[in-house]
Amino acid sequence: MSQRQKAILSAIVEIYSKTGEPVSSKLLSQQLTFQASPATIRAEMAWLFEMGYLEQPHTSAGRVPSHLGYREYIDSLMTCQPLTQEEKDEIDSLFNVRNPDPDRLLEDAADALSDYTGTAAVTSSITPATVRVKRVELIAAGRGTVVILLIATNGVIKNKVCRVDFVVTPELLDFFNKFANSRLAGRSLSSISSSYISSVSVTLGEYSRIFTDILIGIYELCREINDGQYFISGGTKLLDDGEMAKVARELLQLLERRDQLQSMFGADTDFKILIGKENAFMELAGSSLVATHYDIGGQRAGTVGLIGPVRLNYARIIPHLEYFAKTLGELLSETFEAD
Amino acid sequence: MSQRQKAILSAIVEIYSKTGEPVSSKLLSQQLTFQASPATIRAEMAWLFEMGYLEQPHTSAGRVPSHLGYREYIDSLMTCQPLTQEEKDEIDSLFNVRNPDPDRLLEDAADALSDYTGTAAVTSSITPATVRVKRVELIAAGRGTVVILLIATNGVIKNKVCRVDFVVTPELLDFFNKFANSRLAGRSLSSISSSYISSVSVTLGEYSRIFTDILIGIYELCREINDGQYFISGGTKLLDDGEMAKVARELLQLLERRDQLQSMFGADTDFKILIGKENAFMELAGSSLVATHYDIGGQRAGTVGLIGPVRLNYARIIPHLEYFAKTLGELLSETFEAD
DNA sequence: TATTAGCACTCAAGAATATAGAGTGCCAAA
DNA sequence: TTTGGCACTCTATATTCTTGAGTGCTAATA
Repeated sequence: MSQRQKAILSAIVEIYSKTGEPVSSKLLSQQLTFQASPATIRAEMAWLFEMGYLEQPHTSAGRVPSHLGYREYIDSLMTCQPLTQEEKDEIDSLFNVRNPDPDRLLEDAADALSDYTGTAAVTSSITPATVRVKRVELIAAGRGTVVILLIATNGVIKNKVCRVDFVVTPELLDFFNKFANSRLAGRSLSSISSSYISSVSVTLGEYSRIFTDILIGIYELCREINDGQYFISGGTKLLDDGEMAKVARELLQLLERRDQLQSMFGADTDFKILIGKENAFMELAGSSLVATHYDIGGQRAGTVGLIGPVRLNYARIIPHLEYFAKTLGELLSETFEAD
Repeated sequence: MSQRQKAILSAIVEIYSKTGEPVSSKLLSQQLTFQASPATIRAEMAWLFEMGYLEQPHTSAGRVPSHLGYREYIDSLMTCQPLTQEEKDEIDSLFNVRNPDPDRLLEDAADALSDYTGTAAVTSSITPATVRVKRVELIAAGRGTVVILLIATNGVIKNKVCRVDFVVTPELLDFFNKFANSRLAGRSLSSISSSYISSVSVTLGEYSRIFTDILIGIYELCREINDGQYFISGGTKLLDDGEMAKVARELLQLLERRDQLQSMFGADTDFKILIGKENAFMELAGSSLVATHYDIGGQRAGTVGLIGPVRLNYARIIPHLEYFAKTLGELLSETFEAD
């Protein structure tokens, strides 16, 4: 591909991403940095079309980048402008540093990312297999109610209310706390299966019955932490784009399904850009997915991604998303350095 | 309004709610339980039109109930069929009784309600002014991290992670726990203002500095509990109805704003049905809002509601919503009876 | 007096046709 | 190799025509 062809393809992608309209040779001739008549550009466009980089909605319309054209643009043509200090500061200020609750931080991050990019944003946490139970704590909450607090080694903390049918005394709680920690502390979350819980329960002997519900509660907490979480924000922004609005219903309903998110946003690659039909899901055929991951203490800890129309401003979005993920990871690392 | 006119208006509302198409005199003549020719029905429809109960999309179309017609139907004409035992059982089974976490229960309830009715559902919790702090508990989570656990008298329990810059020792935690509970336990959530927190902080003397962040965390927890929560489910179902889909964008974006929800779903009346323009929000002009509240221990504790097209099946939805709210209230009462 | 058949009238929705203009492809000249 | 010129194509929009569903009115009927 000649230098001029590259420039033309780039320009078509960028103009189309901005306007959403097919790009004509006349418009290109005006906007390109170098001189070339529409006829010349048409010849080049004809070649790009031959090669599959362009599509024509119909004969008498301008040209639109094909998915292959976008792929080429993203892989070799575009130059991501690095963020200015101002933009970095803006992203930094989006995080409320005063509030290091990881759940809320992720949720806020999704909101911020969506606001910032104007499209739907997804953030998630992944729990690596190495995460273990750090501590279990039972706290009296009422006459027949206890709170189970589970602290995991990756800093995630969750509580669950559990109703019990015995009178909650400090002695009983203390007994159970000691017992539970001796059996559970240090174990990896994924190893705490329901059968393991049963086996632990048996060793409680006469206490087994009254503590069963609590053990089940602990099991559920482990599962919840282990499964990670997904936060979606700005899904309705997909309705703003006329082209997207047509398929937004299916897409939004897809985003409501956790298992789908898991396969969409799995942290399998460093930086993922899936354009249109490259996606595994039919519903995403007209959309792009851009995702990366953030790390906590060098370990992959979650994903940060966007879903939007294929005609996203990748050159702008990619460095933003990268910086966003980096900042998020640093913030979380800072809050939860390994003990 | 004659008996026959009532029957005709009812039939128009019900047929239109089902089909979404204007209802013609011919169709009515076939579907009505009594004998009447299309011409006769037309005469009656003309009268109902005069009175404002019906509208015509255009001259040569059938008739559609006006908002006034719906109002009349809901207020005086419809007969809500009481739920069958089966339906009750179905609703009962929707709640996972094993899991009495009130947050999750409300969230699940929103999902279930949305699935059950096929439209967008909102559940919320209201914190009455009488709710007080039952207990505050500080738990060590890491070298420099503590978990604040706040238990409110209405059974709501929330935790927050807080990073501190002192070495967390059991003695310090014990000291602070005693201190915090002596100052905060028994106080109403709404009375714990940031100025009150400051005044408490001052009395800590030399410890004031290191515990400031924790006190702020407690303050934030109080605010969060006091503000209540909203859960929205099935918003995308609004896109399923062709008529609604046009305005769904505005509507969904409205539902993302907490303050708007508050004024929409305030627990001001026992049972609220707002049709179209009766709503305070422009965005809701083409939609209906149906809401009621649930009680915990006789006290209004939250709202349960639906948003959908005006042509909802009110006769079916209203008893379901009522039973739903009743069940939810009972379940929560059971779990959190006052100590 | 209430009901109904009959019929002219209206109007939206869809099909068919006409028009305009944006953009291309190709060719011949520069 | 580039470019102006020009015929050609095809969409989008406007216009007209046609159809049929549904009404409103009236006069006959029970």
